[in-house]
Amino acid sequence: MRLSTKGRYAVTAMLDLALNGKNGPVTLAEISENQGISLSYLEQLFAALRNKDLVRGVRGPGGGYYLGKSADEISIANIICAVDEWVEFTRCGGRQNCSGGARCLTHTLWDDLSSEIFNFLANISLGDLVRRNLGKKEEEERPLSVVGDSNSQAA
Amino acid sequence: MRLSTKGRYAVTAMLDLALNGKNGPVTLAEISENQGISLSYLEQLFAALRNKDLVRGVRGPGGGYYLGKSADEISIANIICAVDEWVEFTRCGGRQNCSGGARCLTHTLWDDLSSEIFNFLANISLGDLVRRNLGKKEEEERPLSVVGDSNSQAA
DNA sequence: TAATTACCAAGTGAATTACTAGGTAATACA
DNA sequence: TGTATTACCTAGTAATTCACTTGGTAATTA
Repeated sequence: MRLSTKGRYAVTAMLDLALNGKNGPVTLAEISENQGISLSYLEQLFAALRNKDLVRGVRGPGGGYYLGKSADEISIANIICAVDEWVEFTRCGGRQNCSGGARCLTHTLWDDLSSEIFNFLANISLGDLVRRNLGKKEEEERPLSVVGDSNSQAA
Repeated sequence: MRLSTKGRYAVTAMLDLALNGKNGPVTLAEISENQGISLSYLEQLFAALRNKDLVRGVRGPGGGYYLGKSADEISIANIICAVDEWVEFTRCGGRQNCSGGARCLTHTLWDDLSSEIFNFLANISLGDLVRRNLGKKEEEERPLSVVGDSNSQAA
């Protein structure tokens, strides 16, 4: 699975939409302001999100974007797939002449990893993130319990 | 964690080295031939691997590359970190002015994912892959049991 | 001394990223 | 009806990365 900053931008923008879209549509100009992403780049991202029905645009004054479905029905994987396409790590579908060699071994490895990442992201919805944020606001400034092991440089 | 084709090339090359390096050093020319990677690109990758002591070069006729340590001591994460650098998904180390907003929420998400991927790859060694290959060779042409759920397009 | 190998530096076309510029189309409101 | 506001669309661009090519130098073997 492709994991680029582009996908991160899209997730961030969608989360902004989920958090601020309770009382009407959110304009790209607002998201641009909030998240520091250029308006035109957002337009491109949202064109892709619209194609997958993850958002719904409303034109004219007072317009903007709504989520295309409920936040609980939108997984992070959905969002990333929409903007990044789903690039297969391996290109031989097992059929090629690389069986048994180092090449196909890494193919299997990458397939497994790809599933791992996908499952992780498919099991987290926008709704989950929103609730995580509410929890954070409730406990005021106290930090969330985060993953303990820092994965800094394996030197 | 950065997951590019570059890292995949490196893993593939290292695996080739582990599989064929039993009876002496393996030349980059051989790996280039086996894996279809250009010689000079391999040289660049191996310069990075050498810096992390993952491989050891021997010059002159009959020279080539050895693994820098035993295959069991080299994790896939080690290899990828060597050639891809470890790019943090988040840039604010938690300290920035994005706490509570959509931006920091996705930061936490990406940190978690990063750990997930790292742990997956850190728990697989080159030795594991080699043994997986031997197992494959033993059962001749019968395919390995692979991950069941295909993660093809979430449409 | 010559061949072979690692090792090193610079440059390149293609792709991607994040962005700018410059539009058109639909809608709300005066 | 006209104007502002928003989404929507197309093209182009500087910076970066990828995978590679070119053209070397350094160490070792025979």
